[in-house]
Amino acid sequence: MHLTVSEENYIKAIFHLQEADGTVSTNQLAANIHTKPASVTDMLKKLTTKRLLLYKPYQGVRLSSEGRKLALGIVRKHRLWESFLVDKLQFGWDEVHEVAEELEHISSKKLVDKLDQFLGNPKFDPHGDPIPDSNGVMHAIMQVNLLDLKPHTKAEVCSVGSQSPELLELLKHKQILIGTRLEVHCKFEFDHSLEIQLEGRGKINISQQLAQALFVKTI
Amino acid sequence: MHLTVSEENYIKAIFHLQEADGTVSTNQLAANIHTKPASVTDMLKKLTTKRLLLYKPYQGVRLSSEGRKLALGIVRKHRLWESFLVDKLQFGWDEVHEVAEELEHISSKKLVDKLDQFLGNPKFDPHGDPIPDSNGVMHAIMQVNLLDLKPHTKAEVCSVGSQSPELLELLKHKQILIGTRLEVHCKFEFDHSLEIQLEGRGKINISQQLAQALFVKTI
DNA sequence: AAAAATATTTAGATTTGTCTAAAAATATTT
DNA sequence: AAATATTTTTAGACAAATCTAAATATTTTT
Repeated sequence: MHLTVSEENYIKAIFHLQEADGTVSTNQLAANIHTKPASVTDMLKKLTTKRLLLYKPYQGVRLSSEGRKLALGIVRKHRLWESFLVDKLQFGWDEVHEVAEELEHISSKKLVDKLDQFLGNPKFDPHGDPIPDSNGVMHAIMQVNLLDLKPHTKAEVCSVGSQSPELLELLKHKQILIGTRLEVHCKFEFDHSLEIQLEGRGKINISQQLAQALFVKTI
Repeated sequence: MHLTVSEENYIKAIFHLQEADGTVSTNQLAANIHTKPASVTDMLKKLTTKRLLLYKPYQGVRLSSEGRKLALGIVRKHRLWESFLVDKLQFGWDEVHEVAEELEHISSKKLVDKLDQFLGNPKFDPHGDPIPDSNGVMHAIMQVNLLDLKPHTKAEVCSVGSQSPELLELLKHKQILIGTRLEVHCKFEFDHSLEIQLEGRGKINISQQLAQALFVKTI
């Protein structure tokens, strides 16, 4: 099954949006892909005839099992390329997303599997997101939102909730990255902010908005 | 100046075809790019308005200096990716061309320069072709066709005249690759075949067609 | 230097992915 | 439950890159 770059972008967007909602609306997709709802409808019809989507007009859409398989392949490529850029080419983890958006559409299966091997079959990308294996199996980890962490639990940052430059700028400034270890000291009811202790460093304050964007695993 | 994949393919094809002829005809391009002459004419007009070509209807076409600069950028990417595939991912040198045709269209300048550095700034790709540097400077080497080599001269294979699978199959069978050292023993007038000695191995026969496809530098 | 052959361009159609504007379906408010 | 607002789809248009068929240039042959 050969897909165009545009078709792949729709499949990928639906995959990510349905993680949250189960089913995805036309407007949601249009906003995500920076296109108009009318264009989305056209593409949904096309991908449905290719049996990649389950789509009822006016009722939203989700991936068929075939569509999901393709989406996992694209996500795999995206995350492997991000790992390559950071681990081998010394890119900063906040500057790889755009380039990986291009590289994920390179079609050679052999290339992807050799790249995977070259990188040592990594299980997580530089943002802490899991990398599907060549069969499309993706190992989830027990991760919890920093906001939901109980005080006095030790944890390690393992993923971020978005790739927005604003978020990444703030994390860089606070020197928080994937793997950073911390412990929640106390939580404030007033503004839902946290005081946390960074391992080997001092105490800092984390706003509600920032805590919401950080996922950690307990250690 | 942003180009589509299709535009880049035209620019690259003209670059390679004009190496030989100086100027390139519509039919030549159509054959090379697997498209029809009418489509070529349209694209030539478009690229001319973008000031990348010097084109007079019915008179053939060549690259402007701006076009040449872009072509060198594409060739650079192609050859760096081929080097990556062979040196780092253990691809065979005969199976990288198609994948590199895709990778050469990835646009990030930073990616290319970091890749170059990661590979140790190689000067030649796995086929022995020179890799332009980031300023578009391409270092040629003194290379001569195997057919023109005088008997009893020692030489080293440094490039092949085509990437056809048939040629690559034959070279694989004879275990000739870039870097293989040899010495011409004698030449036969009848069929223009050669008898050569491979360094560290026995004597073999090379047909006129094969010799024509091999370029060597004397050592 | 005509005639014939070949090469190139023009004209008009097609496909893909997008758009705007208007119509239809669904959801929300009063 | 009517009226209003929102969401989604349909209809028709457009740009990019291609095609076929026909017209026009150029080159080669006689």
